[in-house]
Amino acid sequence: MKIGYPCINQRIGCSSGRTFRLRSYSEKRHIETVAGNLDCLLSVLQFNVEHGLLFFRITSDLVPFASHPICSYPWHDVFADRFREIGAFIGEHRIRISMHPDQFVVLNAGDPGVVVNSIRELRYHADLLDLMHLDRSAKIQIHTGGVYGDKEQSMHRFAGRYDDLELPIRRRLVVENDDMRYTVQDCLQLHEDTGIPVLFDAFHHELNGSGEPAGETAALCSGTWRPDDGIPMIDYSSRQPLDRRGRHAETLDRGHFRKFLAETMPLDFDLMLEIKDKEKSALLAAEIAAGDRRLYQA
DNA sequence: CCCTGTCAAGTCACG
DNA sequence: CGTGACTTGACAGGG
Repeated sequence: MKIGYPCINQRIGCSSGRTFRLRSYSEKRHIETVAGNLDCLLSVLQFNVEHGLLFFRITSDLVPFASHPICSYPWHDVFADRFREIGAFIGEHRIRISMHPDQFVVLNAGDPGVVVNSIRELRYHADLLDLMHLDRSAKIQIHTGGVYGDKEQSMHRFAGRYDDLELPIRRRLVVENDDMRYTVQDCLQLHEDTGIPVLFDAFHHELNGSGEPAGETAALCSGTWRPDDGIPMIDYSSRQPLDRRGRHAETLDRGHFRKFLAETMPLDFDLMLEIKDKEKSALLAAEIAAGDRRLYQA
């Protein structure tokens, strides 16, 4: 099990997702921003290796506006060497990588323009991982999308669009249950229809499931990953006490986390901690998991 | 320096 | 119909 956190390291004082307003766009500004983001990404990955955190989600803002028409210079070529160096570091230290495009990627949208933009955005994510020469275990996780008043038809539309995707995208894409609309059961159905691996989000499942036990549900999702997809990924969080429904915890809830570990114990997976204080909780979780798993193996 | 309106993009719930 | 939430606030202009 590798443990990780998404996008931002709060300790080392740089951001790999710096951006700027579209109206401030210039090629010079863009190149400077991306160069800074890549430097920071490597620093964060170095920190992670030094601290035993070998799973990381790369921010979608690494290359701002990458799928926007305004970004028309060949950034792939400009930064090819840098991407390769970072990818080599990732490979050398066996770091697991994920990316999570934001809510604007809606593969099953009714509006063809939204679908075109979504595929452009997915192509950017796939290009980035390809430029780093990562194998297909580096994943891009998305949600199913909208329901539009007819879930069955909307799932069917997702399946058709997935089947039609170009291979560099399709080989990396995994689908994750969300907290409002598409449950794990829905995602498992999509796997049946298309073969897409299912990324289990334990927190979303608590909010948007029928009480199926986490361990069994995680095992079902694990069965959807092929060997060259890498070992399954799972997203974990708990609810921020007293806060609104879907709010992620500010810091790791030890009791909740140990219960989750116990429930899923026989399974191997890479665990993404979607907790607000980032590497702080990831470090704590790694410590707890190491202890509990040692206990389990004894 | 601090404050805050606004930011490329979609969907849906809520009031 | 307008606003806020989402996985993640933070840029940029004005005071």
